[in-house]
Amino acid sequence: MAVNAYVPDVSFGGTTALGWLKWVIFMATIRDVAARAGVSVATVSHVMNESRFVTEDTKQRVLAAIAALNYRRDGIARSLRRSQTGTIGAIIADITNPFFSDLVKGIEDTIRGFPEKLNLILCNTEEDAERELLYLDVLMEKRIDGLILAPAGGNVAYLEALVARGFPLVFVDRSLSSVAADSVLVDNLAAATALVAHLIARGHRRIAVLKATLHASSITERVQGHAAAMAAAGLDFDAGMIVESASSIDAAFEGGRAILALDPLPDAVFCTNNFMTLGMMRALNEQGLRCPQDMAIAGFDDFQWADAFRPRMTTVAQSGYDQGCAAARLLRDRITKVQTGPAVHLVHCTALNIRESSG
Amino acid sequence: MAVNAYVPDVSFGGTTALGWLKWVIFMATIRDVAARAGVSVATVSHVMNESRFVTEDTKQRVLAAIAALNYRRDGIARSLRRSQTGTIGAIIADITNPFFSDLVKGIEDTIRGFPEKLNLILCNTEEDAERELLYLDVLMEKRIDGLILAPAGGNVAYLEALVARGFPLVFVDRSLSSVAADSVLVDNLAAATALVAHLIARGHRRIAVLKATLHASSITERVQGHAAAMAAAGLDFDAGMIVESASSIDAAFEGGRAILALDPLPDAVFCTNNFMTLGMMRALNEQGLRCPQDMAIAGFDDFQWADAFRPRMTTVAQSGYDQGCAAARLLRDRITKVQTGPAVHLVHCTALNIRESSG
DNA sequence: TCGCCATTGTTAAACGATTACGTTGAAATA
DNA sequence: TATTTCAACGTAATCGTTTAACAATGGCGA
Repeated sequence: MAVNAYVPDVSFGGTTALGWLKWVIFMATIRDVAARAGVSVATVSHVMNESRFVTEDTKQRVLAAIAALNYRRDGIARSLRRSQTGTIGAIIADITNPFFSDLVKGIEDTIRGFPEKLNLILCNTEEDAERELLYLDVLMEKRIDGLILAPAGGNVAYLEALVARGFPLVFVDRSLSSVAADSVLVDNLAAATALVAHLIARGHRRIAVLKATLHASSITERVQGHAAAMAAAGLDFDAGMIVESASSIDAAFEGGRAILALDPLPDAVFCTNNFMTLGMMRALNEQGLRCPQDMAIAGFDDFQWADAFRPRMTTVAQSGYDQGCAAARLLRDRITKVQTGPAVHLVHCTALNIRESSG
Repeated sequence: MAVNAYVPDVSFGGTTALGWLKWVIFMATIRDVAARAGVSVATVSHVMNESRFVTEDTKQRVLAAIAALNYRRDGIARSLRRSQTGTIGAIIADITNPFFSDLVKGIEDTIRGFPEKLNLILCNTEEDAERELLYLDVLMEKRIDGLILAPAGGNVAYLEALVARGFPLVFVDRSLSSVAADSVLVDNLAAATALVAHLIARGHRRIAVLKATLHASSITERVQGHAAAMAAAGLDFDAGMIVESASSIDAAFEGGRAILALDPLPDAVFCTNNFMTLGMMRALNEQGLRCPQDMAIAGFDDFQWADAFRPRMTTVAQSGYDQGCAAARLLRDRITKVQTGPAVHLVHCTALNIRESSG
């Protein structure tokens, strides 16, 4: 089980890397096909696109030539001519987060079913607005037909200009209020409020929040849900009980430690996403504290493997997959101009899964 | 930076949806920039690509024009001309599987660092060779510069032709022996052998296998590892103790049930990937059996959240992230022709995590 | 003054498809 | 017979870049 010692022999030979493919790979063009079939390029194109009647005989000759030459049409040239690429982008926070990988799966499964034969370019921002801007720029250069975006926040003007110009854009997981794009979201405020209310109903009073430091509307709404539930129950809490961390398990682990260092100790923690929940649990384990006996935990986002967990976690579940499907459909409708009206906002439902961890 | 108010003087009148973008979104071309800057298109191009010296003064005029027109060069036209798209494909089994989402993250993080500014088109085959072929075709049409592939098996001739023509291809997770492409893998046989040997050392004798029905070399090697360890210990097992299921948690749950219906009951189960492990655990829970007291479990692939599991799982851990990074580097070296020699095979190391579930 | 060179800039030919418009020959019609 | 019509297909412009080849300009030495 050797660790790989890969050392490329960097002898560049002065040649540029550009365009070398065509020297190595012989690619037949539409002209080659036309020549072989004894027809014009137009006819070949029409056969491939079924865009004009062609006699059965000629069609067969063309198809034979295509097969013989192993011809694949050049999608780049095609895109240039048609100003349409058949490619959409998805800019999300982190593919490693099960919510987003479910979402992406949903997008993929859905676009596969479309006759348009769309493809998906994937980008992870890791919640970095600058990186988002970088990706936006390169995706625009690549002339994508549309974009599904979980905005990191911060590129509002850019996005406003985009939708003002009619570019197909769909928000997922969060949205930017000033950008009039379609969105598919859940009611984070209501769901979080219900979850925290449940903790309160179980007798917990000092309820801390482990919050991912995102400028995302989804997270802020969840924190607001906590406040709303506390207020509704007439409970006070100080700002010190809201602990922030970056959106990763490791960072959340540190955040969890900070919560466990609070004095007096909270008796419950609301985690604003699944990374937070996992980090919190890790901190609990580290200190040898038991959940829910020593501290109750409830979090946003369920786990696919929830039943393999001990303790079983009380969570708000949302289907990333379904949201991905919906987003893909919305986007398709914008791209094909089936839908041209004002922005459509889809609110998917959530489920409150009450299990052991909330006590 | 005024957003250009481009009002097309064209009544829409029943036009096709194709190419509609250009009517809605005004996109400045390099010609517009050249006109505004009072230079030729060549100069603009040279400024953007820094491909020839241009006086500071002209350069500034060009840059000003670019900014004023909010010009973004058309990557499609650029790709056509340079026969190079700056896009690579990743065809994997299932982005929902943490191993693959880690892998994709690794790829992404790595290509972001390259000066070539590559992008990633993501495709899930769900282990379906037909779907793989479909994706291969469309990616080739899109003229991707290279491909990272976890082959579903079955498209051997296609792939052979590809690498024979010099197309940059890197296998991950599994490989096809007859296709001479680079690969980054782990030593599945050795790792699985060690894992099953560990189970044997813990006193288990009847060790079943919950196997994902894949034509993937990785899985068959893992099953061979089981056989090797059993043989080395002088233990017999019949084929009935190898239960197959599709590679999803739900399917593995059914497979787990089948294992629990075996008579006599095995005293341990080796699960060939993380979906299998989760399905097996679910089946165990359903029957009210405890792990490891009633049945020991050990599986391939660790979990990022392993410490939040109860029982803590004994696993073979491999880093999908690192493998993704390595694959991206290999592919880049092939694309840029830094590496032109025979296929490079990287074997990444694995770790045997002995925890509670193996008894 | 002339040639020569180094600098900058321009012109126009690719790249490979799509598609508006033109052509051809035969059948139908006047 | 002359004209129209139609089916079937071909011609060539076009999409927006890159880049080889060429042109203009000015400086400079002989």
